[in-house]
Amino acid sequence: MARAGLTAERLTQAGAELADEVGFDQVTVSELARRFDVKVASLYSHVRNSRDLKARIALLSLEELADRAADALAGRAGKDALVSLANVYRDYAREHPGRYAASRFRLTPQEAAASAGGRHSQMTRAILRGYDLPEAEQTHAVRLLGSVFHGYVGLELEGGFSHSAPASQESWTRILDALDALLRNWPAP
Amino acid sequence: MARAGLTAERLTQAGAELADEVGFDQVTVSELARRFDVKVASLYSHVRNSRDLKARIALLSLEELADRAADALAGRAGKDALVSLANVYRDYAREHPGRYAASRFRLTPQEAAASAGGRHSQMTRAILRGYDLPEAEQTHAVRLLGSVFHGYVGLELEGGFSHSAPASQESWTRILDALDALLRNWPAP
DNA sequence: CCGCTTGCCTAAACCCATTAGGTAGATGCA
DNA sequence: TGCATCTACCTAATGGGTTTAGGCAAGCGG
Repeated sequence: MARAGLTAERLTQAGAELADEVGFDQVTVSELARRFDVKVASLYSHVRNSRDLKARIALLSLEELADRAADALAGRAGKDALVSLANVYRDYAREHPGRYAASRFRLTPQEAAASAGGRHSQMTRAILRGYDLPEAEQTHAVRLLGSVFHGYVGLELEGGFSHSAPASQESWTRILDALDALLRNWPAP
Repeated sequence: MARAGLTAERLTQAGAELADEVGFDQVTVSELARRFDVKVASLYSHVRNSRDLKARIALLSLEELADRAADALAGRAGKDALVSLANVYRDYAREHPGRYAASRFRLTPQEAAASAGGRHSQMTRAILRGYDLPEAEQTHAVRLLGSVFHGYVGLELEGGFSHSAPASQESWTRILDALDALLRNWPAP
């Protein structure tokens, strides 16, 4: 019996690929075992259970996404930064729908604290430096941006915009124009 | 053997309640059978399969949500209408998290066409009548509003805002203020 | 080169989904 | 009211996913 060389990392990586192929909630310990040509029970030495596997994939995706975002943001400010960050989320979701879905997996507070979640909100907040928002309004604006990004990407991924004119790309561009205008003209409390 | 009086409607209704209690993706044919004190196989005379059950719950939820929205919109315009509609979504999600999740279930194109989905976009579009947007921009604005509503509610439901100041309610209010301001000052293409 | 760790296995229990085919309670018609 | 029919619910069986307990051997450390 040759050893397959399983590790939690390889399982997580393969799980992420599987998610992109068949969808995040079709990611199954059994299917993963099949792909490694190994019996199901063997995975349980590396991963606590099915939920643990999914949480690992979620953490991986959040890291990848944060890395891409950091790259995209480097050297940019203002609307340029806003558009770049927004496109990171949208492009990632289109290239890696399973991983994107994973990034929306509900983590425990401990897992969330150890995740790249903090980097994400930091980066969104960084974008606001290019605009002139009162301190007290910044969190609201961060939450708005998060809502629009995840909301739009989610709807687009569910096929919400795919069968009606105008093309989704056009709305996306105009929505980012609008958000930029809004941040430049944020209403007084 | 007394008859339990199963119908697709009663199953759908009970499924919706179950969803609110245990979460939409924990809604299972087996659990439903248990609640009706009936064998699992019996449900298959009324519902095609598990997916069919979930789709029915989704359609039910979309209808309920559209009914509430229509109520809330009656006699309102402008910001008043915007805030009312937004609150319908948010309140529904908080009162009925399982049904809300169900309303995001991916329907087939046929199911979607027969759903209340159309009413929803009509109502969002109706809100824009209180603002002065060029025809060509309306769809973009509708998509933005949909993204913010579903994005915010989704993040809030996942607990994204629950453990950090300021309170979610405050952000929600400010975000609606901001959307109102944006719609009144929509940037030229 | 030998012993111990540990990586992968077999076996088994349990839950959910789904289908085929049976039985008895409800319904309709004379 | 009595009979035939229909159909609502049942039993039984299959197959897939999850998870745990306990075994054997591969390969590393001494």
